[in-house]
Amino acid sequence: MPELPEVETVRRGLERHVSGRTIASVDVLHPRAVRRHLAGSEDFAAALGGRRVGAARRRGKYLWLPIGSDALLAHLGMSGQLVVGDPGRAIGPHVRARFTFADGGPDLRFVDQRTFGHLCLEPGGAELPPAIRHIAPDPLEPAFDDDRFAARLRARRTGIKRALLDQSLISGVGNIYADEALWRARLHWDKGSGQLRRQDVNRLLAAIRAVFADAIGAGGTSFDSLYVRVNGQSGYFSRSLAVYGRQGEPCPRCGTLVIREKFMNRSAYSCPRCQRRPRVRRDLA
DNA sequence: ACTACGTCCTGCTTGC
DNA sequence: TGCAAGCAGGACGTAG
Repeated sequence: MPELPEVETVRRGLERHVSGRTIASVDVLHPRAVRRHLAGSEDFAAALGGRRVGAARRRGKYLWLPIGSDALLAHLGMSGQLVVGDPGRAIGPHVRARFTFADGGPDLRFVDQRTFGHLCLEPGGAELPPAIRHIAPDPLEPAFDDDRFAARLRARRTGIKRALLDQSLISGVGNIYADEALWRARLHWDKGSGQLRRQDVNRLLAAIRAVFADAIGAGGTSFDSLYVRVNGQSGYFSRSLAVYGRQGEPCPRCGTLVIREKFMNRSAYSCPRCQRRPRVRRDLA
């Protein structure tokens, strides 16, 4: 699933293969892909034709291509890919939008099986698209304020994993890297955010940044063909995951078997020895 | 402002 | 074998 490292990998691919080129035409093949562009598919396509793409940017799991003072904003959802390739190749069943370029070179395709992802044009959004102003900076940005994050996190009355998935508190963390960072920081996912000491927060932030850096270095995580790099190659980080998706396998640190627990109709993976369930119930803390 | 939950979507896996 | 239920889950709208 695309989280910050995967989106950053895609951003780098777009920077290399799309930035600086001029869009010739846009085809929206599924209207749901531009559902957040309220003016509709035709307006979306017409507004982008003939315009030059600037340097790709990213905040958290969102990425955007500046176009003049505007922005083409993208979110990959669960299964979205941005793929660059030979414009003559066959158009597969999950291609939701296609961009051709004035130079006649490789085209750009937004492919998304589960259609949770979307594209939209954000007028005046080159610097920061209005649609994502409510999202907090991600921990790899200079704008991220560790002190502010620590204060807001400790003021919350919820479990720490739930807080990490709240993009208005910290952006870029999803289910996979939340579990991996919590494992690295030796914190249980349901520990009360209000019970964290400042040194716990520091250790957690360091763990998030480290796992992000490792994953970006590996080109992102991929479990299947749903996520691929912008040039079609899969990432290689999945083999480095310590706990996510590995219930019943030994913890890489202590050998205890990794467990999977229900969490928000989803899953939380952890090592029951390295990450002790908090003694005090967080709702009583 | 904060917290929790249901919803959107498709394809693969599991269970009877 | 067939079919239904379960599962994956990011972000948003709504309710409290």
